[in-house]
Amino acid sequence: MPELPEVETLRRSLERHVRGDTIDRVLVRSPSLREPLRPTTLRRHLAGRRILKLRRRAKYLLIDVEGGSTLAVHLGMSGRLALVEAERSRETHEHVLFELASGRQLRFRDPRRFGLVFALASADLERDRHFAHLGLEPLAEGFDGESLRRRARGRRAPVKTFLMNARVVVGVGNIYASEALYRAGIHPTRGVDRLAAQRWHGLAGAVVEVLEEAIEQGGTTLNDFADANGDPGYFQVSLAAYGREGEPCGRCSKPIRRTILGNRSTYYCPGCQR
DNA sequence: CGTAGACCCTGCGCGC
DNA sequence: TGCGCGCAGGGTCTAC
Repeated sequence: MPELPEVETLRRSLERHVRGDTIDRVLVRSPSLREPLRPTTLRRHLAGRRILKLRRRAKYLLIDVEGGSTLAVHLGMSGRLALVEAERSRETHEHVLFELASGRQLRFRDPRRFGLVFALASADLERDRHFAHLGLEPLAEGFDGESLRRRARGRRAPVKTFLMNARVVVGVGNIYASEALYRAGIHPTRGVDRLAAQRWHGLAGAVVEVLEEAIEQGGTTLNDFADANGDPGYFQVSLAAYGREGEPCGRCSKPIRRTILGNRSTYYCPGCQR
């Protein structure tokens, strides 16, 4: 699923269509996600409330409703949100359905069930355990090489593992960690204690670039919710390293390699990443 | 404290 | 055609 660019694209696309609509009912079909769904809590916060605004924090989509409550959705690996007419036939793995006053439903579907759907008081968000320990937002003010380098102090982890640690920086998943390191010319296994200040700047810049370009591509290539199927789908972005094992590097022509780091596939160029 | 590894769950594509 | 295997873009928990 979805890394940050996909969640951000989802937010922008969905907001246009649901802002001002009201959540009439919350239907929980199967409560077992990564954390059990809590139907009564969802209803208490959401039922009868008008949708005010959609936000994003890390990879969480946040839907603010009237009365000071927020619906939080994390898509995990395989989660999707679809906006469909209420009559549309149900699909497998549709765990939660939000009935809107407009006659449409917002449906959360997640075959692998690594996702999360919960509601809370908006004012408690920053203190909530899901958000309290999150690190830097890479697309916000204050994210740069220096802030990354400071957080690396005293650590020796491979730089890719470090980048994917949500307590350090959020939203950089397995694909964009490989992509950013490729772009910055940094070898994924390099220890964070062996990166000069200059290279931290290059890395931070690369992270911002790959995320922003992906959001831009998502915005142009993705079907909007206005289409017949109501599902924004996942989008294909042009990736330089990820998934390209054996293909020639675009810069130096050496074959891209795949290795495993922290249980995750990692792609890099042995020629131009040091 | 930081790090490595197992684990959660279902579906898909591949080779045999 | 059917089966077993490896793999998948999320995060958390445990042992060291």
